Amino acid sequence: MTASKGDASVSLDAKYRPSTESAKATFKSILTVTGELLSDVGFERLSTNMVAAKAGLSPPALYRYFPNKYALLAELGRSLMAAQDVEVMAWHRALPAIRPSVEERAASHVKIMQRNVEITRDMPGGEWIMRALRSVPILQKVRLESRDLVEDSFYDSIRRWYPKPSASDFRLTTRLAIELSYSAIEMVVDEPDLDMQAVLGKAAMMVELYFETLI
Amino acid sequence: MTASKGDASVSLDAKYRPSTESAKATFKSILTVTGELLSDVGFERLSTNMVAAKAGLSPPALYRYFPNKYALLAELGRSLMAAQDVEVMAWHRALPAIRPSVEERAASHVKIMQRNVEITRDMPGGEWIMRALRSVPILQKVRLESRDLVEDSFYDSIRRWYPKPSASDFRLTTRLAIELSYSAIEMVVDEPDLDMQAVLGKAAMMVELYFETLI
DNA sequence: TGTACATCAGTGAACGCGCGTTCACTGATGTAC
DNA sequence: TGTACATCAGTGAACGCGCGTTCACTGATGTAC
Repeated sequence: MTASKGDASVSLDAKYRPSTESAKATFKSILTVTGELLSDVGFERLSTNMVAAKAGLSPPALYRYFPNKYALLAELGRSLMAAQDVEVMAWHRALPAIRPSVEERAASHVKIMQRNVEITRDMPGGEWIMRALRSVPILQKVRLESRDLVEDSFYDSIRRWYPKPSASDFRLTTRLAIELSYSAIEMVVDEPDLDMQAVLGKAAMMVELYFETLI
Repeated sequence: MTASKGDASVSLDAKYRPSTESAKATFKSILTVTGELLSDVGFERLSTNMVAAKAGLSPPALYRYFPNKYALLAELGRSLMAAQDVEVMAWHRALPAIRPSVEERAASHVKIMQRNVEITRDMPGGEWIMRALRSVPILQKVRLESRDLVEDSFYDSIRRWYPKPSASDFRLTTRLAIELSYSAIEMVVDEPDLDMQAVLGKAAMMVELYFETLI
């Protein structure tokens, strides 16, 4: 992955947190509108002026809350990642001490993937936010941070089921399992006509059948 | 997937094929430079003026060969997809009539994935071309066309090994298998520090173990 | 083999546009006494 | 409870810039006779 020039100079944090109720509504509507515009035009054609106009604001009003265009995308990205991470890590914590059967694990795996599909679908522009996290250089670290967090959590919570593989090998396995799970999730989000249960069920079985070989 | 506005009005074809040798070199160098710039700045900041300057040309020289910026990306995208498809489909044709063992299939699967990694790495900006194919609305159809082609070919060449599942179910399986394979390929291309053999080996095993359940 | 002409490759200079962003400001709301 | 003042939310108008793209052109190369 090659870093793009000048990344360091761009702040991605929201600049000013609104204090009054009406300002909070403005803040939220800027983000909602951004998500909607992502769905309409993709992030390449998204512009701050466009967002402000659709939110019924003048451009400087937007700059009151966000220092630049990327801060908007980063805020959406962080909130999508956070929403997913919360659910996924709660799922990890709830895993039993003793390893369930392949079928049981796959069923549980499907459930959490399905939940992630819902979360992504419910967020305006969710699929575009996912793409931006991969394709906009300065946003990549937002995604990587979330991924590292989830990987650590997953590793820690299922290592007890598979003590045999070496730490580094098992780490790679959990990493790949997560990457492929998200890939299946993105596939379902991108193509709503697909049979979600079938796709996620197959993906979960692939992963869990592999884990079965580690016993 | 939501289509972006105004897509139809943009032609993606290279406009003028060079005739003389020196013009062919110019044409090629425009594409090479575009790939290099993709690696440096990502496609969001890529501009036609930038490409022309880096190729040592004036902007109108670029427009002699490509009608617009997206035609550049599309040309690169098509050539990456074509290079991959050729290899993958040759692999399909070479598959034996009788189903090999899981291990044999996985080993063969790893080989073709590895070949795709090489192809992508050898093309300047390869990883960014892959991202652009997913993230730039008007390029998505380039990727989808290639994917459909590969799916049909894969389905046709391994259906004989797994006659039991229904056509629609088996189609979904081959589709997911391909999607996850590319996902593993992208993972390796994105992160060159990973142990490629290990990642691809695990991904192949996941897929092939699932196929094993279809017998 | 030399010349006349057609085609091709590429340039210099500029265009209008929308971008991200800022300045100086106004009116509304909240707070202290 | 009323007033004075501070803070907050948002505006109107504009900026410089680089973008994608085009126009009218020049010089180099290829071809016919």
